[in-house]
Amino acid sequence: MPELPEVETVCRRLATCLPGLVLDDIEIGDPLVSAQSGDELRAALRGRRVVALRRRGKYVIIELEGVLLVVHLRMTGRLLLAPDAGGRPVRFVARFRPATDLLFYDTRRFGRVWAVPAADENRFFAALGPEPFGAEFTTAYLRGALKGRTAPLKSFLLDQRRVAGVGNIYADEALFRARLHPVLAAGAVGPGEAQRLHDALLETLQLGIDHEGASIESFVDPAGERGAFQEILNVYGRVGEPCRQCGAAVERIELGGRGTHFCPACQPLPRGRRLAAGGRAALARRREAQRLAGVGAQPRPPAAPRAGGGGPS
DNA sequence: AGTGGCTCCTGGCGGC
DNA sequence: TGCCGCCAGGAGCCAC
Repeated sequence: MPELPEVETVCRRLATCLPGLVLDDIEIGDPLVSAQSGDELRAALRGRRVVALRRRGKYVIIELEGVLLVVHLRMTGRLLLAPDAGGRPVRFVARFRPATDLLFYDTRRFGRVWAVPAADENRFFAALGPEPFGAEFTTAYLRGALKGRTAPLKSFLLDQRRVAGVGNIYADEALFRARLHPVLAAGAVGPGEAQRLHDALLETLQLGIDHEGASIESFVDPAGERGAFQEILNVYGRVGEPCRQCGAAVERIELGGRGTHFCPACQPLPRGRRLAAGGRAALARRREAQRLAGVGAQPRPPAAPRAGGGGPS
């Protein structure tokens, strides 16, 4: 899933070849990819020169003279500098002069593209929170944003209005690095913990960028290269595997409809901490699932009908 | 206003 | 072997 580090990787790769080229044509292969028609996109973009490549949150911004070609990869979107489609359906193609085609593939068809007048950039991104690496994203900002929130910490991190660019993988990894449990109520995070979370977010995202992203599903950069961050993940996608720090089995719960991975030993939930309502429910669901699966139960105790020990609740 | 559930979409996988 | 049903999840929408 392309998040900030993957999108940054895409932008850096495109920045080596697109600036200076002139957009010659746009072809829409899947109407779902844009609310704007092919004609509208062409009218807005054709004949304009690429000035720069930028990123805002998880959005790729191809900055042309006076207008932005904005792409969101969502789940499975891929921008490739490829000579041909290789048989896969192409959602859109941007053709540049001289002789450079940028192809957009997207298996699940969630990805979107927009032509945005440069003057409307702020309005277009108005709902996005600060950039993690921007001057605005300080520990003080994070403390203020967390204050009073009752949602789980994990859900808070996924909310693009609070901080832009964090997705499921980097949220789980940052919480592990900060040694914070994902079901803690966001507003219950103390000042020292907010500092840890702030630092952990930046370190985790930077590590992702350094490794050119995580190639978990289908992510590859525009040259078709895979990232390497998936090789050093601490918790994401490692359910049941030993924590790299302490050896405890990594656990998984579902929070806000998203798979959430954590180490129960490195990210403990001290008694008395305020949990998010959704977090409590998630932990209860996991306990129930474990009970049904017989996890933790000793190999079939003969006839002893549910002796109370460590029982439900 | 904040929270959380539902929806979109399809390849891949587990189960029967 | 083949088919069915479920799962993954970013972000927008909606109900409470």
